[in-house]
Amino acid sequence: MGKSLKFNFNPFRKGLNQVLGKLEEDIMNVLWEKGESSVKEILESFPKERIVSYSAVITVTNRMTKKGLLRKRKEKKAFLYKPSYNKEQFYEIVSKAVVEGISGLSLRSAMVNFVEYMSQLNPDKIEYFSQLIESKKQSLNTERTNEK
Amino acid sequence: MGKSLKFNFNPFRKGLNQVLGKLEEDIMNVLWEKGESSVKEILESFPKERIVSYSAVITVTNRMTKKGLLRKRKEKKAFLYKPSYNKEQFYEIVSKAVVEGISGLSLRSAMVNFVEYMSQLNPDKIEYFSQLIESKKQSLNTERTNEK
DNA sequence: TATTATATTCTACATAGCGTAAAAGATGCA
DNA sequence: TGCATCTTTTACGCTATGTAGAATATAATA
Repeated sequence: MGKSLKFNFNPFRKGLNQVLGKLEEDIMNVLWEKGESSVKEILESFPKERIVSYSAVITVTNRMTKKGLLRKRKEKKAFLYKPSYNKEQFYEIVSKAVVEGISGLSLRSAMVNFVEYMSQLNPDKIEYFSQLIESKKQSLNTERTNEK
Repeated sequence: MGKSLKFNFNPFRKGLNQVLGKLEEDIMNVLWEKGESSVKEILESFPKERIVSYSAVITVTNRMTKKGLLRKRKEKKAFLYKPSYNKEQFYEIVSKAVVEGISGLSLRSAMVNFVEYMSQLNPDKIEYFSQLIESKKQSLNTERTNEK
């Protein structure tokens, strides 16, 4: 079994950096874009401003592998790394854990803040959400009706 | 201005421990229950099994004060500590930050997982939530109508 | 006031995650 | 065989958290 990916969530950072360190994030992004890559290739994909040593990248890719974020396999001389999850899957995993976590803390608060956030962001979002819920209600009712 | 309370969220822990360390959590709970207290009183409120030194508690209450979680004031010989926020306020602050954070990562995922979580937890929650949304839609429409 | 009890501050060590990199060791190809 | 390349090992920095001893301050009181 794959050890199910533990992480912390920092709501005050941006994007993937909410869940990953900065270097981890940069590496992840390269791997999602370029696909399976060697450390050398990862380094080459970094912008010239991004100065970091070969061994720093290796250390981090290995830590990420240990954490279950990456898989590595040997190809000739060097190891190739690839993400265990694609971007969508990863976001989904993070989202699920965080949403369940925060709902467990206070479902009421979570509800209120979701609605509040959406309505401030863009009133149209609410419509989408509203429909999501209605269809869920629908399917739940169907289930109930078909029971026994 | 109060420096606006930064924290990490660990979705794989329970309750307040998602946001606070274990000792921090224990201290917070004492202070919310007993109200403003000295370190001595905090220690006395711990169950006998909870063995921790006076100075450990002091160190942590001071760190919590620095972080903005507690206020301290001198009363005679000793300092008294009290929470900057009551339990409800604190949960609200955490909830808001986390909900906004995770929504920022992927609103769609967040919404889907939220609805999914609720419906598995208790289908009745959905009804309440649905109403929350409807009333929000309502008030948004009212605002729009009253504009200009 | 001098002593004693109590509280605080200072300092420090441990663990854990993340960033970073030098040094040493392994590997494969010319 | 020897060099170029890649990995492993080791280690230090920083931040957060738990923990506590030692030194210092403070207040009460004998």
